[in-house]
Amino acid sequence: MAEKKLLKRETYCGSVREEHAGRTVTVYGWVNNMRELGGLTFIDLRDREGLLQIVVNETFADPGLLKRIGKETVLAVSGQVARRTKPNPDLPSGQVELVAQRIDILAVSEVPPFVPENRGNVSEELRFKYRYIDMRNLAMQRNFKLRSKVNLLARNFLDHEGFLDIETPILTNATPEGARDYLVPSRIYKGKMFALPQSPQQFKQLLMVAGFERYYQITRCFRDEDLRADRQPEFTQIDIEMSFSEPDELFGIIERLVREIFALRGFDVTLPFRRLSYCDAMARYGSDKPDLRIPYEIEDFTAEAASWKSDLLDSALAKGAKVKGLVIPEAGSYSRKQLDEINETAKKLGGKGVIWMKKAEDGYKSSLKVAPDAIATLFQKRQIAPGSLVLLVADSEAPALLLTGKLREHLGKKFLEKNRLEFLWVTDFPLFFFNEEEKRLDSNHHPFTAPCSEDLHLLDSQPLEVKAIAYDLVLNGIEIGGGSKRIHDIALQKKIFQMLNLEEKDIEEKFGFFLNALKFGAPPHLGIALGFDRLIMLLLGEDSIREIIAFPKTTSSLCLLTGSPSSVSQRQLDELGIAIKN
RNA sequence: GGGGUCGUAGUUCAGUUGGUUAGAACGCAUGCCUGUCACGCAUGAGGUCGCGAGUUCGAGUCUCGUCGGCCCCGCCA
Repeated sequence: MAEKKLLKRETYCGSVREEHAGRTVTVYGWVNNMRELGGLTFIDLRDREGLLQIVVNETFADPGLLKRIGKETVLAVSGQVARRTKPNPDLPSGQVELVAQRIDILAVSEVPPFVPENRGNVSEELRFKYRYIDMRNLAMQRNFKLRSKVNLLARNFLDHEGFLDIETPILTNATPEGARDYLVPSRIYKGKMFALPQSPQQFKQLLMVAGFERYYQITRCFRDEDLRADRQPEFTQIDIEMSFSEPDELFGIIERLVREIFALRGFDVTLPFRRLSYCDAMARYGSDKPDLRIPYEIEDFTAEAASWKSDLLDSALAKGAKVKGLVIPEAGSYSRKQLDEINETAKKLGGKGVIWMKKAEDGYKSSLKVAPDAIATLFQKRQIAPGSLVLLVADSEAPALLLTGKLREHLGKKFLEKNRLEFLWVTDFPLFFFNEEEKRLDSNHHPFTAPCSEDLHLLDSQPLEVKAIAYDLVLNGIEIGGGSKRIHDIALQKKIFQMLNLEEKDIEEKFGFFLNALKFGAPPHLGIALGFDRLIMLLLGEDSIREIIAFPKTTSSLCLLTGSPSSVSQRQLDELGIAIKN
């Protein structure tokens, strides 16, 4: 059979408008729905741009053809565009319709397990298995179109700023620090492994040593850790590195980039973004990625608490506890049951519980045995609105702040407006934290992060007090980026490795090539990586990163479409010199 | 690794105290219908109650295990 050539498409279904009226066009698409009214049939034909109503009336030569058409059948339809006598205002193409003169069935479809239009009412499990049907949905098509646009915008923007797109290896070395690696066995060197990059960190730093000065890459990263609504084992980041610069300049570039990205959906992002040191973020929000849309902050009640004559609090205070609290607007009316639930939540979050205080109709009430007068005084002195709920947590400072911070986010959900954007730079992270499990220092960011120069003298005496030149970009409580100024001095880099308790042998084996590069004129440099998927998710107001990744994995790291990961043949294993245990 | 929650027709769900033949809506099939756009009307087909074991005279329902989806904690330099 001779190959039948397709006609050139002049217009998409979803793009047909009044100006096409009278013209003869050919469109291609999938049958979204069909309505048969006896001698008259309507077909909603769908392509990536939208729907177009096709009319099949008595002028159509082959009505028997309709019997072979069902949902998701792929058609080519030629005919004349006509103005509708009764337009459909719900459809962008609703002023017109296409009167079919010729219909070709290009592909048939079995009855689909669900129709794209109805994806919102179908389990995610089924949508993943038939992801290609799921993505026919016009909202999904919009998501991926926007994702593509953002990608292009970022490239153009960064190119314009003098950044070069340079690719780095996907097959690279396992890293001793950080997340679990995905390993790839080497066939030629049996027993040795490549690892997929958790980020191109060392390569981009080497590109700075190589003198490119400004690098970017929109690239895949891999981390073998458990998944969440905003976490996938492979994800994309906009990776950026630049030489001879300071954070202020980088912040400016990122802010303008983010502003342009959000303008694609009509957001007017005000610059510059707010900045908060890690210390302040923890003190005020109990989180290093606070959602600033929530209208209340953590307050310190330690001084007042000392005067309440509560045995419970007094014994805690004697041990050096702090009393941290929240004043939550409009929560004073919570029922006893709701307050008990908050207490349960606090316990689930790892706390001992919370104390609540409120003003009821018959006076001040509290879950703590304390004189009502004391509460009244507190409400007056702090000018707490009568409808508010006061929640208190007594514990050592750090855990008290963490718990209060979690409660702040948990109880603040009703204040979250989807179309409000609160960007925030969190800066001055501690360089190290103490790894309780392994009883050693660990990098907060990564071991290439530069300490603040004014804290250098504390490295030996009080390493936990040393601040790093490290920063995170936070949007509405979600970390969308992070970076740091890097160490470009070999002596300092060696010292940091040693402080992290890395064996001399490991340093040499894992980072020898990198330390070597620092010997040959490494310029001062800094960088950042933006989580591309999270950015798109927030841009689109989606709640899950899976909505904007074409073929995502489930929360247990499976691909329901392809069935990966899967077994491999004995021959493949033999070639790699690998034996599977059990 | 831990906690929560869900799994019944193609889909979304209901299913009483453990009790006869497991229901509804949508979808699907067939027929009728010339202005529908959630078309309408009529008729019909469609079930390994995720899987396995146990308790019981009897299990969709109770117990244990297991597989899978989602959310959270840990983890994510």
